[in-house]
Amino acid sequence: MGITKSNLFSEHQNQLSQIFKALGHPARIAILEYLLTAKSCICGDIVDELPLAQPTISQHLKELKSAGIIQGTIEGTSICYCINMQHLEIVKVFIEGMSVSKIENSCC
Amino acid sequence: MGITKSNLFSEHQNQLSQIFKALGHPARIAILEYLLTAKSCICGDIVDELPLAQPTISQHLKELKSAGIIQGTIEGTSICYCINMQHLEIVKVFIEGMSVSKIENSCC
DNA sequence: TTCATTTATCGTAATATTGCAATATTAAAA
DNA sequence: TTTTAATATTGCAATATTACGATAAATGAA
Repeated sequence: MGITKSNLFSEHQNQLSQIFKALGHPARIAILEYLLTAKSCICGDIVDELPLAQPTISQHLKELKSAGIIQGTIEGTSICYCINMQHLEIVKVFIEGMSVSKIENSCC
Repeated sequence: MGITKSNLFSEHQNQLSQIFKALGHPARIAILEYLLTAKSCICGDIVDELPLAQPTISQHLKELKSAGIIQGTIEGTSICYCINMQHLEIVKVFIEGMSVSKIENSCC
């Protein structure tokens, strides 16, 4: 099928998995790492930095954006992309919660 | 194409995105949540709990396993699946690192 | 051995993702 | 207005993912 039965799962499960899915590609990790370390957050700089064609980068940026992980602000002719850390809070809570639960509830 | 050019990215970027990818499905999040909260970690109980067919669950378990997120131990006739929190440390570090970097380096 | 139970695998249909060339859009500069 | 530069969109080919029925494999029980 290739179609995810998201109606069968909770809002939280869908929300969380959607963010994880957006993070599930090396190019998108590379984009985020670039945004974190570089002084610039201009789209063109990302295109120059990554070893993929411009339309491909644009598509990856779109996916990160639609998952709420980054946001773009128009800056003259170019666009400045920045990380929306607030939206990643749900992920942080999940991962940190796992560490705790795992200790409390480990059978193997 | 549908094929990821992983050779163009770093080991770290590939490793990280692979784990995120495995977490990018609501059923797999549901499985992990079940393993964290339930006393049981028996495969059959997961199948009973989730609204998907047994072969589908088996496939999702396989993906979590091959990403190193869970591990299975034979327990008589059934199999006990458990979370391998150690393998998720890389994700924890990444997410926590983002919070810090973002504060230090925010332009928007 | 035969049967029942549990989990994995195979095969396949439907759909999604990845990547890019070509092209469109947008807005500043000349 | 025309040109230039920066991004986005379209269209498409190649491949991957999701889901499940049918079936296999493994193991304990009768």
